[in-house]
Amino acid sequence: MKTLIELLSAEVGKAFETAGYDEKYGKITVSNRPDLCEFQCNGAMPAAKEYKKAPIAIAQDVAAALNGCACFSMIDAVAPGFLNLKVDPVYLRDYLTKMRTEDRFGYAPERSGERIIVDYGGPNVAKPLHIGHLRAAIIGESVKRICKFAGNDVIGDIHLGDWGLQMGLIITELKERKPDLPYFDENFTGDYPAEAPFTISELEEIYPTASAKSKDDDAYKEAALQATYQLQHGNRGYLAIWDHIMRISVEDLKRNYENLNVHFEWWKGESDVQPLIPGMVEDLKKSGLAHESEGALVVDVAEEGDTKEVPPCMILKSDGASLYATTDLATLLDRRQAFDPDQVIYVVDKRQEMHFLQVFRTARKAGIVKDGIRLDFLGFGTMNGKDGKPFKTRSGGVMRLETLIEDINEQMYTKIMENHEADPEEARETAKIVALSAIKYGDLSNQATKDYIFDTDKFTSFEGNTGPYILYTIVRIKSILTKYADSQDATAVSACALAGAVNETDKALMLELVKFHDVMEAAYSEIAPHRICAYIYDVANAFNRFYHENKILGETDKQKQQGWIALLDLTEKLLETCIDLLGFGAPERM
RNA sequence: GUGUUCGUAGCUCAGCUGGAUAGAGCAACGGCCUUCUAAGCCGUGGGUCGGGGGUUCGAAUCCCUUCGAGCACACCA
Repeated sequence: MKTLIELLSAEVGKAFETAGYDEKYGKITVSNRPDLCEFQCNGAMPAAKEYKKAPIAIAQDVAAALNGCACFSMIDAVAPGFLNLKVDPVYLRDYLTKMRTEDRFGYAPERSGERIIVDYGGPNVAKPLHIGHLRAAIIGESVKRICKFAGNDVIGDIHLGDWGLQMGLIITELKERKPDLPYFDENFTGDYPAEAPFTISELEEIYPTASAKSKDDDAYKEAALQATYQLQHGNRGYLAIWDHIMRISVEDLKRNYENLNVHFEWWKGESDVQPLIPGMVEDLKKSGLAHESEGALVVDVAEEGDTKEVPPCMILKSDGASLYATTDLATLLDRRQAFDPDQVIYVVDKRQEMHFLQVFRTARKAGIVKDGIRLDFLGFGTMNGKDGKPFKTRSGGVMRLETLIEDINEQMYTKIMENHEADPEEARETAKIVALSAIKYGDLSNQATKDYIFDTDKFTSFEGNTGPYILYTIVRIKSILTKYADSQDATAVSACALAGAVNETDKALMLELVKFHDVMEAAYSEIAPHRICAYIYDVANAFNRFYHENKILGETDKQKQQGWIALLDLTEKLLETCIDLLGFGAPERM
């Protein structure tokens, strides 16, 4: 369905035409002076230039032409040329009624039905997730859901780092510790054990140990490089170890992402695209795009009009090995073959912008991606501590994601138990749900591209513009709706019909709800989840104000009461839809 | 050095495709619970939107310049 702004703009546009002006000046916007009006049209002022006429005169002409229009209850032309408008309550009620019955509240984006891949994981296997992985997971999951909601076929790909030096390091360390394992016996031809020779916690300890050793032991480092080479060239025993690492690590990753309510459709990794590299490199050479430079194979991607120097994209190192860009290009090739996407969105640390610029240009030049594909880089900023510097543990180390989540769950649990006498088991469950909303809303309410301060005290504070505040509002509405249904029957809520606004507060809430389509469109086209956060905060505020001014269950005028119940029903559904798009849910009670 | 992002209330952030008096939250202060969850609501104080110039009827928003901060600049990922 059309947005309210579109419908009203069309009416005002017609009035401009009737009055003898171009209808393009009829665009209206939400008023920035709510004390004066609900919507405004500024078109008379630019029109004044074209028609060489006083803007106020034009506004008055249009106001006269609008007279009698059913959709406005107030039409006011004021100096210097604003057209101040209030929407008719019945018209507004009918619009909301339609929203309430239509799928997705009638949201119908122009761009829809496309195939989109969101690349938002990037963890390395065998290394625990740390807080550096948090933003990609949170933002990426939300972006994916927003794209799906807009009617697209969307794939979330974790894009594992599973083929690098860390594998060689682990193999080397394992060989030192347990040299008798069959994986290291070159003459072994039987089946390797099905059980891995390590647990996830051992694995998490092995990698940092090996990494540290390789830094001050050249022989060790050489062994790791050699092991990596052997693995990549089909050493049977090493591949068997690799399989173990992958299975154990992926299982652990799934559990961790599950805790964040983050799910990937694809669990592909760098290893999956290795077979595509030789052919791709060959094609790049044949087409003449790739050329040798200082011993390496590169593709020039500098373009006319670049304000900065864009270095060539390196495909092969001087020793012939592939690198980051090579794998990313092969991944694009793989994605084209497997899914033929119309758009790929990378949710990655913003410091990698140059890398992706090079990859995107190379991919387009070489025809690795199809013509017209959208390649979007959504670079996110750093998560800083309260001191404004990158977030660290007290001891200065990198904090594990699991630890962070546990800490916040615990804080939330303590607060719930302090605030209410609650059943400890239920409080645990509620704490998890509320904690997740605190973390995610805290992140998503900031613009993704900016750095932000990760302040646990603030996010768990329960007050102000936070996830818990949104959840609290939803819980309040649910509580009223449940009580109403209990007093009537199960279908009582959906049987209620919306009524026209009866006072300032319910009208204000209605006017918020009606913005839904514009907000979704902005969040989708700008790839900006924070738009949704800002919106639901406004909706929650409007609801809470309404809630305090009106006693819904105590209302004796049945028609009025049913109108309000219907309004709450719509508000609640809309808020739940929005938080689902942000990647969290609401409890029944809190 | 080149480029890039940013600079808005004491703190954390919105607003930036130009519109009327720049908004929230936290912190401070003052009200509101025998009545649908006070994790709430209402109110008070707090700003030359880093500085300067320009475009415009109109600039936090666009352009130039300057100061300050972060980040990136091919053989790591």
